[in-house]
Amino acid sequence: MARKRMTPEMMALVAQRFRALAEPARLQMMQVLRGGEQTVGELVEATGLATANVSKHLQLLHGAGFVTRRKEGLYVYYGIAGEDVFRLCDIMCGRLAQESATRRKVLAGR
Amino acid sequence: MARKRMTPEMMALVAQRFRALAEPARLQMMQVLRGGEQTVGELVEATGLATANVSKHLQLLHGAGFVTRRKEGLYVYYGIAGEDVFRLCDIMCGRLAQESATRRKVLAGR
DNA sequence: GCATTATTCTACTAATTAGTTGAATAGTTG
DNA sequence: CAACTATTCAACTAATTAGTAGAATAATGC
Repeated sequence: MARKRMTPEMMALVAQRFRALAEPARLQMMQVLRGGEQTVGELVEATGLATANVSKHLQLLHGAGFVTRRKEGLYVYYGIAGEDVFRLCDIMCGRLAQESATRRKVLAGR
Repeated sequence: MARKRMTPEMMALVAQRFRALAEPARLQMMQVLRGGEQTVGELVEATGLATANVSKHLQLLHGAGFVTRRKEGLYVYYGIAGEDVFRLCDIMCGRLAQESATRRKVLAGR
């Protein structure tokens, strides 16, 4: 499954999703959200980013389906939509770790 | 593992890797490479992209560790570096499929 | 209604980068 | 070495988007 030819439209969508994660600020926010739902204001405080900026990143992440949105009175709570996001990050981290290990080996003379 | 706090530097690296996959042209090239090693010229033919453009994308992918590079005489062969790249794509595709299924359900009136 | 707080919207600037063109480099063959 | 082919480099243009500032909207309490 998902093994056969991908249509250009599908590929564009996949690329768009990867792009949503291709930003340190958004990864940082996702990491904060890993601790549980947060309001925009809490995310602002946790990340040190400007409010409007956080809001914009959240909309992008929500549009890409990576975060959930729940309005409660005056506050809007955002949360992680599906744990597989972290599988993505873990694979990337694994690749990086493997690379730096190889690099160390090379530097060590073989 | 890879569960604890990520440093900003680490996050920047991860973001950079995601960005390398955040381009339909590069995903297309990766898909072609799935069929086995290809020269730059073969990739140009397979994708319809301009030579210099393909070369540039390949350098970016190689810099991000997603493709291998092997020079043989006049030709340079590029290949996939590690199958886990496709796990990344499969997770993304899975998410997309799940979403469009949900969307269908919603449109169906519930 | 009015004041207050949380979030989003709009318009702008600055930075990044995909794609193109033409020149430069590296390897091959005669 | 000269002619040829494959790939890469350098410089440029156009498009995308992160970040910011200020106005606008939405919900709450007086």
